[in-house]
Amino acid sequence: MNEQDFLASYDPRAYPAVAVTADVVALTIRDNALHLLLIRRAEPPYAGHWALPGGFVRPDEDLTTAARRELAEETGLGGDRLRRVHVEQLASYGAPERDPRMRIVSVAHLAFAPDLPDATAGTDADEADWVPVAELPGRELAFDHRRIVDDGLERARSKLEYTPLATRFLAPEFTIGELRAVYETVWGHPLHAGNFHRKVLSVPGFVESTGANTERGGSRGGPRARLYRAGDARLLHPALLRPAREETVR
Amino acid sequence: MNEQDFLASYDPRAYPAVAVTADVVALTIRDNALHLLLIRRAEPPYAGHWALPGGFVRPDEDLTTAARRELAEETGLGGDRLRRVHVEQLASYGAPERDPRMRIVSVAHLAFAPDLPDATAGTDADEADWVPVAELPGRELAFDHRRIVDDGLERARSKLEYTPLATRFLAPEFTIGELRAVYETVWGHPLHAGNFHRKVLSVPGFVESTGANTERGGSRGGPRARLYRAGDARLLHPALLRPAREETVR
DNA sequence: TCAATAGTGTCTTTCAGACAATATAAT
DNA sequence: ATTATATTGTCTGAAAGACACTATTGA
Repeated sequence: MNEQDFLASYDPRAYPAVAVTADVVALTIRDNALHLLLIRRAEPPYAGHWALPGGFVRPDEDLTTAARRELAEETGLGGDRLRRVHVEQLASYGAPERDPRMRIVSVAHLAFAPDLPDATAGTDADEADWVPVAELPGRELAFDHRRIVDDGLERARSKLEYTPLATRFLAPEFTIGELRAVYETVWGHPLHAGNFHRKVLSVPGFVESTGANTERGGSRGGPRARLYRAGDARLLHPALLRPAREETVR
Repeated sequence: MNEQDFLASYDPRAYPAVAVTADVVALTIRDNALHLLLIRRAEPPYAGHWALPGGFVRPDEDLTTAARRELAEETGLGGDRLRRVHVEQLASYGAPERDPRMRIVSVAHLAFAPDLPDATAGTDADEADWVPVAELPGRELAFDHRRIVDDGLERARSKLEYTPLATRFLAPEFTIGELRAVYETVWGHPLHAGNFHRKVLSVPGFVESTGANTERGGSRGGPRARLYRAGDARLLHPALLRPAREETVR
């Protein structure tokens, strides 16, 4: 250990400054398609590129608090609407060269939101928009945000398997069909309606009946569906596993 | 947004400095008990308290690289032995008051190690030791390290379910009985030997036979067991689920 | 010989998935 | 009437868990 390292082990200021940002992979479902909140950067580096919403963590803020604040700024959301958004930590990204300006460690978060109003650009962005995830392959994202988004999407797909968080994409009351649409959209697979229905009702605490029904049947006919709200389970047991994906296993 | 925040959104140096550390929840199995690597702090704050090994991330280091370095310093390990240790990111902890000196964001990592030699204290510790996890409730840990350890243990238990990482607690060649002992130790439950045996062999890519047998049977008798090494699966499918834990679900 | 462990066989229950059937409501 | 959707029923196969059994070896 050289002298600089020795000093630094006692005083981090002996090292060049590190900045910590909270970035958010915010997902919602619009028009039966998974959408991701992106901003268009106004300033270099990567000016004009699309990027994840985020910003520096403030001195008095917890990491998740910072993520929620950044999300609020870009969605123009507050109060009850924001409270219904699920935010959890995803992972931290800190490769030395990930930002050309200086050492920046990004604590990425993952958010599940019910269908929200259009986004509104914050201070450091020209534009903020919900972008269909299906259109992402064509867009170049700033920094290592592509990787972060990929990790977030995989985490989201996995979370639907063993937690009841799919309900966070929906209004407080929903039908089993709407819940199934969430799974189909996030997983990108059609699911068997009958089997899904029975499965959801058989998992303890996943959903609870409100006793009410929808006012109308589907737009193209069908009976009025029963309404449910999220139950008290935090984990699904047994889980709803994705259709086999032998390929991804090795 | 006030002026300070506005400036800070462009220049993080307008905020008080943040330091980033890499801490490690390193687990190993000794004498059929799960052990955690802890150091005894030499300097305030929390001088004399037990804490997780860790330290400041250096300018040229990736986060996981820093965690591996810290682990190497406290275990005196290098080369091949270190390479067989599994290290993954756990989560980041950044509550504003978690360190009384200054704002410190800790990127915690989780490590699975085969039985290693005794630990050797690094520069900022009086002592480093593998401590039985069962003895933790009696010890007060520094900072929010208790919470980090709890999160790490839960992650470890969960990882054994759907990944083949249990093999990382063992030598390159092992018996099914030794593998079962890992599961029993980490999960804290006895498992049925026969069912476990059949299950492990039925999961594609979990283990592969070496063709060889152990030299001797068990110390108290029994046949010589077949030897296996880790297979090429990165995920177990189907998973080995923990015995039902209805309690933890709500 | 006795006790412990490895490995296999069998049975029951649970659960996932395929498929069918019935009922209801919008057009 | 036709069509789409909700909901329930039935069957099959995979897999988990309980239990029993045999074979092998150290003490």
